[in-house]
Amino acid sequence: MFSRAEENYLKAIYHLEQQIQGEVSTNAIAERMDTKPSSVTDMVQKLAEKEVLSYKKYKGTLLTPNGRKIAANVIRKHRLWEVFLVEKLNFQWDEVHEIAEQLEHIQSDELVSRLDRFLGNPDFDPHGDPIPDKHGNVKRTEKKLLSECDKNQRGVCVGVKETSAEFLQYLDKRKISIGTKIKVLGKEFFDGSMIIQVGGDQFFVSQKIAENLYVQTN
Amino acid sequence: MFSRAEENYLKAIYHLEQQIQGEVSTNAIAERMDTKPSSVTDMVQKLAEKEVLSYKKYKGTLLTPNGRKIAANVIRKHRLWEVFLVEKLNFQWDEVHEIAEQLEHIQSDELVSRLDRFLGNPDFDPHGDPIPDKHGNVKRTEKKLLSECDKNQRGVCVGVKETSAEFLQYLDKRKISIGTKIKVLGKEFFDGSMIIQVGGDQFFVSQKIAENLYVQTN
DNA sequence: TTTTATTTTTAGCCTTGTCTAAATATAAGG
DNA sequence: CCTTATATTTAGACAAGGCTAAAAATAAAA
Ligand SMILES: [Mn+2]
Ligand SMILES: [Mn+2]
Ligand SMILES: [Mn+2]
Ligand SMILES: [Mn+2]
Repeated sequence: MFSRAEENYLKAIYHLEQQIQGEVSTNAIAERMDTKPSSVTDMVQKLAEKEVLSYKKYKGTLLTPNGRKIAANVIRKHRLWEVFLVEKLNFQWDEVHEIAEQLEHIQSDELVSRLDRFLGNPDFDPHGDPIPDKHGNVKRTEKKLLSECDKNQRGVCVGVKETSAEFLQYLDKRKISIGTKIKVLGKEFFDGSMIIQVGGDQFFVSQKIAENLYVQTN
Repeated sequence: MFSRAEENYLKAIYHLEQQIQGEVSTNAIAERMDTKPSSVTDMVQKLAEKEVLSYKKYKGTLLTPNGRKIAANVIRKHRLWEVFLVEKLNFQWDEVHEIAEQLEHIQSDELVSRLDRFLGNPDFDPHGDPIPDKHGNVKRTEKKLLSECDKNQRGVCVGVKETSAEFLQYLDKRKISIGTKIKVLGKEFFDGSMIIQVGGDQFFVSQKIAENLYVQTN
């Protein structure tokens, strides 16, 4: 078994591995976990003992297949609980992350399996992120940032990069959620801002917005 | 805020206070929590500092009103989650306790409030135990043990004293659950055994069974 | 009322997970 | 290639929560 702290480290390293493709540095983990690098060194050495990651001094770490599976399972639980909170308890999508951070550590495979079924075996969480299956496999979809779209391109919102309540509430205000159709009406190359069409409305979005919204175009 | 360990102590002391009416001894807490008395002394002194219980050396402890409220809230969460597991995820009533032991520590008043509503504001958990309200008040019902019933008396099963999986599964086998009507057909004073009627069936129950089943007669 | 048994507390130690301060490796600049 | 800057690790400490062994208080017996 892995403690709550260990699970959180594995999850953080899993996410960092995807972002930066390759060894994850001690400082990167410390920053993400909001702890000190010295604490990370300690924990990473312990996790290496447990064979869930490989570690060489000063060289960074990489999850082992087993470590990756454990991390994916924590993420699976996090996202399933988020679906539960939004779909069944009617939370807003910007309110669920903190609670899911707690629920993701509940240990019971049977519970996860039944929860999954109860929710209708969802593929994505309320933020558009894919839910790993019980073996830790993730169905990756080709998505890109709205900022990478060209003028006149159409897409469907499939996720967010930034997940702060402020950003999610901004999207709510503009009636943008997972599944919303978006068309790029114009793009300003100087500052990366865009004019987009959403339903009947058309409005301006800054580059900061466009860089944090994932769309699927095809 | 109270840690998971602190919450578990408060809950244990709350339950012991009800059983033994009065100060709870260090040894009693240790036995219930499956820890050593010395550990209990440490924790009880810390909780006295936090004003959730009163403690005088060698004299035992009593919860303060605030401590009682905190304990009742943990129990509220435990029992609400048990209802969720049985009613929504179709667990058997003998399978839910361990998982609820974990879920009872999830911290979010909003979550509890929404869960309560989602479940239809239940008054009792799957074992017939009352669910405290958000202020920590418990609706006590007059119930008695089946063993205290006389011949020809009728009652409705409203709860169990023992909650082991073995006992609950025994009841399942005999088609006895919360709400089941029971009639005492005969009672053997020598060994406390009974013949009871449940639905169409009538069968023998030992004193041990009769002493662990609560019924409401009126 | 002594003596013995039981309960409770204290003292000291351990593990987990964190921190700060200091030491050491690696990276970057000149 | 040498020197400074940055990243990383080590050493030592601490708080939470547990344990064992010993001491002290209380309860029970003689
Ligand atoms: Mn989340
Ligand atoms: Mn999410
Ligand atoms: Mn229970
Ligand atoms: Mn119960």
